[in-house]
Amino acid sequence: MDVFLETASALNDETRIKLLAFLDTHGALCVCDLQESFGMIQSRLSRHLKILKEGGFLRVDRCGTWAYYSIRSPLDRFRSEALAEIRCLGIELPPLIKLSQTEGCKL
Amino acid sequence: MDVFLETASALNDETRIKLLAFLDTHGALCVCDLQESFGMIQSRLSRHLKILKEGGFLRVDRCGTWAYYSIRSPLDRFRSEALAEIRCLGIELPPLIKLSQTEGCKL
DNA sequence: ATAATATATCAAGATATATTGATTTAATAT
DNA sequence: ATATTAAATCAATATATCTTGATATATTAT
Repeated sequence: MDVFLETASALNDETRIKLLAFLDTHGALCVCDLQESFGMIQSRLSRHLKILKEGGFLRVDRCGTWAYYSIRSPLDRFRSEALAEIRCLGIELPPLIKLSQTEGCKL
Repeated sequence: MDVFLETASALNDETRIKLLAFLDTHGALCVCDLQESFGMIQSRLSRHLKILKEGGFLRVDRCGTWAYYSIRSPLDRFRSEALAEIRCLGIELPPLIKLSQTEGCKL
């Protein structure tokens, strides 16, 4: 019950839906990339990413200082249906501004 | 986007999850039945049922004064996956105390 | 070591959602 | 018409969630 609610409430926020769509489109990105692309401060994105991770949607690959977030694979049925539904929405996404590849760690 | 969020936020409440499981198990019930079974006041249940209806999970059949709520059929893929997930939770449900059949309208 | 960068966490205030009791609407019965 | 019952809505409060700026942790570079 709690686990399901964790997953369900992860879907209950516009920013998080957009983050899922963005990561689904662009693959693994770190917080600084999202920060630039979404124009949101780091702590806000970090918090939302944590909730998406706890909800079972994301995997995190640490690479030194960088944390790369991407859609977890394979997703279970409910989560992948949720993602499919999100794809169908055709959400308008901000342009990707990728800082992480210009310096330091390359995934 | 808004439609999806409406559906997602419908799932973001313990009472509503239980209501879905209860209606899934017992079929069409009206608010007074749920009120007795769940031991919650009518306005609270009415509000949750409205949210579940707006989220696309429920149908309502009016029969005079009574409003019978049941799981909408067919559910689309995301919603039926959500319901399948809820079934898997094996939520402990309160006993069904059905008032609506003892008087007035029979569905 | 110190400095710089990336990320995570915390505490506060702001915002949104849920609950309650009262009121309203609507159908039925007397 | 009046009374009764079922359900929906409203306004106030309680509770939960989000956002922000500050701080903490952790890795890398100098």
